[in-house]
Amino acid sequence: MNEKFFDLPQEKQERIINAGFRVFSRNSYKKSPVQQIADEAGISKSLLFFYFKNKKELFLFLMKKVEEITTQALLASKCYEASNIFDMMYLGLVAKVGIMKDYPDITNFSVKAYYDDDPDIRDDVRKIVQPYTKLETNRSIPPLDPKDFKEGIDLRLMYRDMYLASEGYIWQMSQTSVIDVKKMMQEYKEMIEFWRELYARKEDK
Amino acid sequence: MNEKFFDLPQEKQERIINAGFRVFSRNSYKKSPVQQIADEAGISKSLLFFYFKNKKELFLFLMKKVEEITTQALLASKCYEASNIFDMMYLGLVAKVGIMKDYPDITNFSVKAYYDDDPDIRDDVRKIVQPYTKLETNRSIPPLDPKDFKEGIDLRLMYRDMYLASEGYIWQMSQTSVIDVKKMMQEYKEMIEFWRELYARKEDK
DNA sequence: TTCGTCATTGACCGAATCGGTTAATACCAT
DNA sequence: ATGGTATTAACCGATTCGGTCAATGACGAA
Repeated sequence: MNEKFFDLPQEKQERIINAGFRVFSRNSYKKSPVQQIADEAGISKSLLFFYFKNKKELFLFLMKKVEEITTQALLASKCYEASNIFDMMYLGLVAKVGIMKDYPDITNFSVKAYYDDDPDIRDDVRKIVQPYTKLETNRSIPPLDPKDFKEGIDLRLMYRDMYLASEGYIWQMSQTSVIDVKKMMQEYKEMIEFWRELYARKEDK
Repeated sequence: MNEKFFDLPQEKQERIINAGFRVFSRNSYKKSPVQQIADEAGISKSLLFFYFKNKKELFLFLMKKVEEITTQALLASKCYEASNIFDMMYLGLVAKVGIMKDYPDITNFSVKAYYDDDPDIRDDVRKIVQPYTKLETNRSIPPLDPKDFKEGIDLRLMYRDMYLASEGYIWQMSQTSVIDVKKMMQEYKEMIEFWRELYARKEDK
């Protein structure tokens, strides 16, 4: 790709990236017209082909961009440093919501890209995504210390409950065109505190 | 449309319907080729145009089919007759999973169709979907009697928790190509019993 | 076998759309 | 004006699209 792309003002870069996410998330790779991406980005198709030598290069660039954006946001959220599962989940989802505010179609794009089996891109997508899926720590249960929680609680099911509800949250958000971030955040915060009250062992010093 | 479609053997009808769900769920209306639907259904494009006079008629037929399938399955599941919220949610999701076993792409199809804003179909889709969204009872909280649940539980948040987790379940299922119905059902059953133990007031006669 | 009926298809059409190229233009500092 | 850079309109050959229609196949009645 043409390195001059990175010299563009940040706002223009993001406009192009978001247009790519949007168009590729609504159609398969093959059926996504470069023309439409250019239109939604407010530039000409020719210019897009000036920065990216062809459709495939643009697509794979967007794939790598997803990884970059998410890992960076999760790191910045400090969710991995949280002292308990509730704070960890909250910080994690706040980070994801923040991402979706800036890149509304990033979730649908990555899901779509992952399951696209077009021979033109399939292998390259696997190659990019592989290291990312290996550290998929969310689905499997993280190490939890029983003494942090009320007695008689099945920690496996507790975590599954919270994980699935969080997934449901993100899914709902990804389906609505206009995202009310403030409200979503507030509602999830409520949810977390509800769980904390429900599951966590009360501290008595 | 040609009424002879309904004279076809059930299996062939479903093959065509599923092919339609599948193709339309992977691309926008305009970018979904009728040819591909015919291929996946194992018939010729000409025959498809014999039963449905054009692409739009086929699409709108599928839209109505979604409504028919879901309302019928939910009614048959007797989830509305359940005596408590836990059984109700369980029966409701069992019904939805059953649908997805027969029509794996129905969820993605209906979501996609709902948000497609192609002027060719937009207005007709709204017209079909409108009465269906009005009785959207799941998102809003159903009437719950506090004396059925443990004290101190915020019933609003309790329901939101269960609703979101169920959504997360369905979303996960709709994303995986091969659906292990048995396992999914079993896991959700576990989840329900976990909630019942957690939320429901113990009966002492 | 022959005929007639009806389901089904291959071949075809004009129009539209695709990814990609290129020569020309707009813009701007000197 | 000049030169260089960012950006585009116009264009290309190839492909794909929705839709049509004459031809084919299957099959039972005669």
